[in-house]
Amino acid sequence: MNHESATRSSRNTGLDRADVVDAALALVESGGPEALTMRRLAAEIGVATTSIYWHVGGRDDVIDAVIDAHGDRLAEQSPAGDTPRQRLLSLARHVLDNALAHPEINRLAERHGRTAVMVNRTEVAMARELTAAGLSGDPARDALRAVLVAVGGFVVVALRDESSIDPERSRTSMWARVEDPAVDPATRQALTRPFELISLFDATVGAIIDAHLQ
Amino acid sequence: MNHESATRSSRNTGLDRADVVDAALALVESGGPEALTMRRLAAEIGVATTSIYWHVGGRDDVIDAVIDAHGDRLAEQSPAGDTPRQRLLSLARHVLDNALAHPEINRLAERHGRTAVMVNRTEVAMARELTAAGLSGDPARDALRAVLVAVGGFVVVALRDESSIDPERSRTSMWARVEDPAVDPATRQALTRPFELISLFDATVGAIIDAHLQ
DNA sequence: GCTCTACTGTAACAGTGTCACATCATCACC
DNA sequence: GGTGATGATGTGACACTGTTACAGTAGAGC
Repeated sequence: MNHESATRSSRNTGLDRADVVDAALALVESGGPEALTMRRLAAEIGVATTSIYWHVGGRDDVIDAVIDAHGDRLAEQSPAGDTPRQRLLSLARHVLDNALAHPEINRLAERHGRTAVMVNRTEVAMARELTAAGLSGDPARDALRAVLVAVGGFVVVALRDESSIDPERSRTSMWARVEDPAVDPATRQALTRPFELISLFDATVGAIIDAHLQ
Repeated sequence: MNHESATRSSRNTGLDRADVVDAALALVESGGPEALTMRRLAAEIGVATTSIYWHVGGRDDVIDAVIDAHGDRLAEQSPAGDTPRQRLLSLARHVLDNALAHPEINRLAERHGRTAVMVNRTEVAMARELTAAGLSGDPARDALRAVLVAVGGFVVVALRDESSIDPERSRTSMWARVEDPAVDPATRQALTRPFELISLFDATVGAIIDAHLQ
């Protein structure tokens, strides 16, 4: 739709695509996905709304660009550990840590079904580790997909905004009212308390990795 | 906010809370979450927009009611199988099948972070099976949470609308352009093909259950 | 000078959720 | 019967949203 590729834009009085993306990133990070409106974005940069349409496109294009940019930052983190298993788990943890550190941007990606795009590069890094572990072909693909799906599940849980949910129906408090004789009282009691996200993440993703690496 | 509880509403000329929920459910099911607007909903029932505000509240309240109602339908399905493991997996499959059968409502719940509310009753059914399997307390809670998180991840993937994503960046097609010597070619090739959702679901969730039941 | 292109701004369109307010219908009570 | 009270409904507006048709401007190339 736009140009900025061929002519190098010798004039270029103002407004680069990168400026728009940076401003959009800041807007989302501070005010959540809802804060990213075209008018507000334009006002933040100090430009007319239509200029954004010219330079990067509609709202969806802006969002895609924001997610791409954030995916780049995510890809910069390199895996830690000596064994492929450790390094795989480390990459998975990067994704979760990233979601906890930048919840609003992850929420934005979630809402637009773009989480897969965001972790594109991490996906490749994981494939490298699977190759190093001696896994290839369909089994490698299944292992990669299984790990990413589980990570996605944890990210969703990590981003869940309990404060926006009626306290009477929050995940933990609902268990305070359950009185089922077929459910162990100690279990019921445990379910009224929140669980340890990180340790359950490590255990679960670790188990999935192990199941595929034998 | 509204009443309808104390007086039994002897008059009750028209418009019940249930009518609103039914119409909203139909609207979402046929046109997706975006189709659920207050004006359209009111027009569908043949009533003024503000009447909905009187009977059930704002849009968020309508959505909560829709998700609650759908959660009831989900809870009607009873688990199949002889062992706790089979029955747990069966319950998990119900959630996935439900997402595939009613994608739009699940999308709605997803978008509002209400998936946990929707599976409330299924959660209790799972707790029963864990008790039957001899698990209790914190270990039972962790097992339940791990299973639900993984199921949530699969639901997200199942609901992902690939058609709305730039084909150049879809999950599979991006792998056609990856040329990393550290990634096995057979693996790269396998990743250009979609994976079998159901069988990977059974394998992954099964592995998580096994990890907790020893 | 001119024209052509790249860009910017104005103003509008068609929607959205929400609410203050006036109105209607039906009941309880005098 | 008349009179309020109360539940329910409809009117119309406000402040937003994404998007686009269109008019205008600045600078490069000729």
